[in-house]
Amino acid sequence: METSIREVARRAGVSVGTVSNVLNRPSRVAATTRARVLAAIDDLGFVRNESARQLRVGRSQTLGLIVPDTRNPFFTDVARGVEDAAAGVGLGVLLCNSAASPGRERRALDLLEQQRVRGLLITPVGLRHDHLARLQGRGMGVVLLDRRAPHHDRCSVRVDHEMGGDIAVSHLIGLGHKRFAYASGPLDGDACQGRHRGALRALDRAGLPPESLINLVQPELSVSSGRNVAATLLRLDPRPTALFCGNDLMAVGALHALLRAGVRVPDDIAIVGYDDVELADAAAIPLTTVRQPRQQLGHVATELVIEEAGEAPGHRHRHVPLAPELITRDSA
Amino acid sequence: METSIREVARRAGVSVGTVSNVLNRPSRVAATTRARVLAAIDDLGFVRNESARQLRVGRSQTLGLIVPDTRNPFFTDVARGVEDAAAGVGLGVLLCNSAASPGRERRALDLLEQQRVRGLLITPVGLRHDHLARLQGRGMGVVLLDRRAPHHDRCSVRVDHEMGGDIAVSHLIGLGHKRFAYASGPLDGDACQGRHRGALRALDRAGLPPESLINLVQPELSVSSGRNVAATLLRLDPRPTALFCGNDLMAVGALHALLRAGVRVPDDIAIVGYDDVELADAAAIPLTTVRQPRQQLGHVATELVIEEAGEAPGHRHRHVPLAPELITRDSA
DNA sequence: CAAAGATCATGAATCGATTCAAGCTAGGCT
DNA sequence: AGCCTAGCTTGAATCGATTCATGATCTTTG
Repeated sequence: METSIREVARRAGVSVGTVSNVLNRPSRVAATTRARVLAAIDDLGFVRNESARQLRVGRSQTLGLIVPDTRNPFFTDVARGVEDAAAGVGLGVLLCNSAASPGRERRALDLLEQQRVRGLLITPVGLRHDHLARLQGRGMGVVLLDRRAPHHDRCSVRVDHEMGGDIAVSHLIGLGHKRFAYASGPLDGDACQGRHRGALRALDRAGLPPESLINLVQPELSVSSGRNVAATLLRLDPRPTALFCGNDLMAVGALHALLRAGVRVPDDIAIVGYDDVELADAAAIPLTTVRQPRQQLGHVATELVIEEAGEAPGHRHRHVPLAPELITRDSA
Repeated sequence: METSIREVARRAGVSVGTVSNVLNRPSRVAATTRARVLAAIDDLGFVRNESARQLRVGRSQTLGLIVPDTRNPFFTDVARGVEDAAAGVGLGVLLCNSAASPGRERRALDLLEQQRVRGLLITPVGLRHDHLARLQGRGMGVVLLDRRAPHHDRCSVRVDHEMGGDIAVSHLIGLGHKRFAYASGPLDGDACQGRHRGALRALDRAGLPPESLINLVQPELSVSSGRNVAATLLRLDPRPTALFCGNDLMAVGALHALLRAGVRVPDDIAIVGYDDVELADAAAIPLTTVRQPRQQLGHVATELVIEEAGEAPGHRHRHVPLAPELITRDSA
């Protein structure tokens, strides 16, 4: 049927055990024998059957990664970090897209479980926590991405949203602004609220009252929401002189709408975005924004999951917060 | 060790064959037995070992997808199309990133081959064609993405670049323009040259001479290249009144630089981009652009690879070109 | 020179799910 | 009663790589 280790052995005139040793512990095989086996492998075009190997050794050489949106640059960068870190220790990555649907998430999880992946990196969208606990019970490492584990029963890695809000508003304060607006997205996740708390913290530290920041909550983090924010801003009196946005899409929407209305940026209104997407640098006025260490997030999470899945004795679950960074361009 | 089909069988008081039947051909098992087995599966938290299954049946339930850049929205959308189409027929997708490096591509390929994936979808970056032919010889389906197979020995799916250039320039001609510029990217792939040919075809059909289109070749398809194009354009006399760009990044760079120089868009200069990235709609003047059917590309490619990998008798290799679409916004 | 190591090679047993020829049972038919 | 069929169930054989106790050969050493 398929060219197996057995035929390689026959062709090289050795036993299957020797062929296996050439593949896995080459140093235990005499040089001449090894050469003969390698030649046979080449002649026959033999490729090791990973299923058989996995069946025997009991676990796979892969990690599973489930993200809620493969098209979101945030997660593609995280995935990149995971891939690099995994490749560094000889592991592959099975990338699944839950598309923010609990049904697809569930199916992806089943798939990964059937494949016996060593560890799971996931941004859960509709998952009962006892389900994840069950997986951990079977020795599969589990790390939460961009979420914080509710108790200390699991590792998690997340960017520190509060710090992000803090550095953005601190920057604006440093430029001399006194009246601020915050364009928030939906309040369901912790991201927008955390940034809000950080913004207030920065004001407090500078001795400014909380009322100096107007909170404009929008139903979504989109360009058109940004345009709406601009419209609202134009009607305010006194008008804020600094705008901090929940993400770059909103910031760019607001920026372009303000420019069209004749507002000068950053002179009349300064703007800070969030995420540092490609868009930010391409805006009419290149956008000052907060960059999240996305690739690093994937990297750190991968190290944690490998530590947890391995038999590393002293593993303690922990939450790792990562620090975002201000990217200063022209808009503030 | 691991809860296997054997323990499920013991617990339900049936044979392993029956458990396997419940899993794979439920209709062959009496309803009461089936219920008993399912209960046992549930009690024990049994999850089928995919490696063992694969080893036995000889082939996996997955397709392999190798793209040169996981962060490029083009490929994330293609991947989305592949995932959806594959999920529709019960297949999983192993997504690999070659990062445009032949070494990584090679390693990804080995991984997929070891996993015995049923088919391979790939945008090759440094692959000898006989290598792919070898895979096909083993019964693995192979389909080229966004590339054209040089001979008729393989299936391929690609967006028709020539048509894209044609519809973009035809649109500009329809608006009454007579003097054009084409901002091309590097000429290594076929994409930018194809679009150029399409542009010339449109001119020819409208009875305009080829000299009415100035070709500005740039070293990369980036925002800053777009700014350079704008600078060049401003020095030209007579100045073209219509600009067609190799992609949206360039178009946006040019657009914003022109606006800043006081040029009115689309009145003084009309602009058409290419790709319809998120950016296009977010530009200061929302960008008219050419959208490639990216998800559909993945979908069609998946159907082809499944057809080729299955024992469908009448499979003929073919090249499928897909038609791009003009998205009209404000810039032209 | 004999004994003790050191170095390699061997091949049967094993992992867990699937398959399929063979066996069993209940019910229908003559 | 005897025979047949349809419907279920059984369990040994199988897929291919790994493992490890065992054996074979060669080297070193007292």
